[in-house]
Amino acid sequence: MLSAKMEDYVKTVYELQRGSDGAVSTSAVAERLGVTAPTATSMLETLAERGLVEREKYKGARLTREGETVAIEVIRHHRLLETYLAEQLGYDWTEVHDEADRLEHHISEEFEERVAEKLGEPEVDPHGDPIPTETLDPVDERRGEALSEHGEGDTVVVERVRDRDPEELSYLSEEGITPGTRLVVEEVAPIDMFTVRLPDGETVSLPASVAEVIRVSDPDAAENGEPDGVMG
Amino acid sequence: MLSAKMEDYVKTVYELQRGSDGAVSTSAVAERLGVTAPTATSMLETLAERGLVEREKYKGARLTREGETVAIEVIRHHRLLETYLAEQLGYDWTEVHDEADRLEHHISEEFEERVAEKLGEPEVDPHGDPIPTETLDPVDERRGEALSEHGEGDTVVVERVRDRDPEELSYLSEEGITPGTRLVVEEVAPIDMFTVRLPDGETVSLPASVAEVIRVSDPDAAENGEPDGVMG
DNA sequence: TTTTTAATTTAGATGAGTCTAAACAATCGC
DNA sequence: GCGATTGTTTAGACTCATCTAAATTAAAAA
Repeated sequence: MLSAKMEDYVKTVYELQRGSDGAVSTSAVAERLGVTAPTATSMLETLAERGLVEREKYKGARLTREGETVAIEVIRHHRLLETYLAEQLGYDWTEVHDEADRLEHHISEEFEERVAEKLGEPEVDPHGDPIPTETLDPVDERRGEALSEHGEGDTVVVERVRDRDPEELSYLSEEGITPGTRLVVEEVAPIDMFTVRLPDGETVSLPASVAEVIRVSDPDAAENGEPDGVMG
Repeated sequence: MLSAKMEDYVKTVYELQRGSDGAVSTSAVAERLGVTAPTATSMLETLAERGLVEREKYKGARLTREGETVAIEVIRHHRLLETYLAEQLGYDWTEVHDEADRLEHHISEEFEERVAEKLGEPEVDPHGDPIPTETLDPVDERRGEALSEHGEGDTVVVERVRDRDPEELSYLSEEGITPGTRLVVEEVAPIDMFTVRLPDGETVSLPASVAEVIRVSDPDAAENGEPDGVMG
């Protein structure tokens, strides 16, 4: 059995790998988990012994197949729980993260299955993030481009809002920026400040760091984009 | 913050106190939690330092007021979770225990409240055990007498079936003994073997140790027994 | 290329929760 | 009432996840 701590490290490596491809640095893991670098080093060593990551000294770590499987399972738990908390228990989607972060390590497979069934096998969580099954298709995980990649005049639809900081999420939610919202990029200031217009005409300004967190898609693109022509 | 382990010890002391009044022995705690006696000694010492139990060397431990508050909170979590798993997620009442035992230490107050609300502030869990609010009335906690206290010819109604061993629970459930079942005590053999007759005419034999676990009441007694005449 | 800086790892310590073996206290049987 | 049995505590060690301080390596600057 894997400890909750280990699951957290594996999940973190997974998320950082997705962010910027390649190997993940010790300090990135440490920072993300709020521990010191030596702690991360030693945990990553343990993970390597268990065959969950591959490491080269001073270079960084990347998940093995097995590690990826674990990460995906944890992320599935997390996103199912978020969905459940929001849909069944009336949580606001901006406040589900912490609860899910704790519970994800303690629910059984039985629980996972029953929740998934009760929710009708959902494919995305309240943030718009895909809920993996056995294999989380990396393409799917990367779905949407960062809002920060867009320029003035672009019209986009919010696909996902990453759930890092609850305050950030709350703010965006209050301003009306949630999955499904249509945005027009009004202005991209040279200080990396984005101004977008909402359907109701209101405008919101965001620093690039926040615009990074908002993943959007072309409003004309097929919602459930089968990559290439398997007709349905 | 109290660790999950500590919560487990406090809960265990509470449950053992309820069983047989007075101080709780180190070995009883150890056995219940599947640890060795020295481990229990040292944990109970820690609990005493934190003011959750009172101890006299070689005598045993009893909860302080504060310890009792903690125990009741944990038990509330446990029983709410059991109820939730059974009612909302379709678990059988014989299999809710383990899941609740893990999750009880990791849910927030927010979660507790939302679950309670969703369930309509239930007063008993699927085993028939009362779900405490802030204060678990000890009288209520002791509601029902042990089936083993009854003699031949007595007719009783099952109030609660304690959730110690899932196998035991499964067995009783299959035989038709669940909260609400009416039983007639057919025979009390001198080997401490109880035979009861169910409403459908079937009879079931049980050792006294199991009959202990089944709490029953007089079928004529008021269901929601207001102790003394507050008319409704 | 050499030096400086930044990141990473090693070394050693700590606290929590557990264990085994041994010492000690309480109780039970005669 | 005293020895034998049982239960409890002490002593000492171990693992896990963490820390700080120091050493080492890699990368960036000069």
